[in-house]
Amino acid sequence: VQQQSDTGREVFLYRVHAGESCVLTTACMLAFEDYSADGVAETDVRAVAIPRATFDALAGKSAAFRQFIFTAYSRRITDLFTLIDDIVFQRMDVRLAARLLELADTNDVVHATHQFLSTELGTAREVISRTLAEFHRRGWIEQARGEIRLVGRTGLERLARSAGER
Amino acid sequence: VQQQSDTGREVFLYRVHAGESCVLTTACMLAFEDYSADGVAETDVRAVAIPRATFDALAGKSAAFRQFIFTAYSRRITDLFTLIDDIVFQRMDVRLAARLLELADTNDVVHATHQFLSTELGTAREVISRTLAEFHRRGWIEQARGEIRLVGRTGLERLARSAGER
DNA sequence: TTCCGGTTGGTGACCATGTCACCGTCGGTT
DNA sequence: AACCGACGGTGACATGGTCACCAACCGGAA
Repeated sequence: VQQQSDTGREVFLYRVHAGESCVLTTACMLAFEDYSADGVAETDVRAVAIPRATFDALAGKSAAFRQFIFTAYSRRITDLFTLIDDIVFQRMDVRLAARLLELADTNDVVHATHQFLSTELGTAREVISRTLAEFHRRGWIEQARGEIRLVGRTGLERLARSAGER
Repeated sequence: VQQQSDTGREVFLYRVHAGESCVLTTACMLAFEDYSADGVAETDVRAVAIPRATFDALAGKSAAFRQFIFTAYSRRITDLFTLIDDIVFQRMDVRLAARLLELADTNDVVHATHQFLSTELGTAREVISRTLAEFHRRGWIEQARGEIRLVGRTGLERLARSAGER
């Protein structure tokens, strides 16, 4: 789920994984509000929609259902706080390094375009290009079209862990 | 409720008004997680804390209580989305103009220090000082220690409404 | 009263990031 | 072969955050 600005820039908000509930939808339903954001399916998706009345009834009857909903909300809220914290206080290079480490497959390769990464971190493509160029100069990564090979994990890890200092 | 960085900068997250529930506390309780933020009381406060078990029981029994909790969560979540949207996409001058209009009392006077405003908008005091100086040059405000008099509401309103353009 | 320390606000220099306007390259399609 | 859209690179510039100061103001304490 992401949010789009009028200038075409995008911020990634959160991912809904298998077995999870999309909080934004739920939130709108419960508060009778409208809010517009974009949803992008990254895989094939099977989803279930339940009517408001069923939701209410279930919430009354089943403690497990309540637990499920409350936990979903809570986690999303703390995630959002962390996201805000990151956006406001963290340097881009640190955030990018962290994200690369997360996205790397077992061969230390990240399959992603600069455009994708910029949305993921809520920044502009150009910034990603520059930062990656810098990482390359430092010998931490190799780049090819649509993929990034991590060849110096230790450098990236040091940067990612350095949250706040320097 | 606000979040503090290691460098001392702060972002305002949300306000808890009379009759409302503090979502962060609730969230942590429900998800058995920890998250640290700062709470600042702006007035005298009387608050109620209820144990987890009572909360669970109430949520099962009372539809009204469920409604209350769900609504609180939902509103907070959409607010947070709006906040992220603002932080990422909106120019500071626009956000400041909007906030000044909100904070003004019936005599078009805002009682707030630059420091307070910077926290409120998640920016640095210097930025507020500069932006206010600019507003002053445009003849929109008069400044005194700890207070700002809006003398040109129309200019501020035009800027605040111009969200995104220019 | 005078002095002092804390708070508030102002400013210039510099760095990080976002924006704009390009361009070149690569791959797939027609 | 020609073309087009996606991808990536780059320089110039505007905005915003950081740092290092300084001056003015205010409320006590000496």
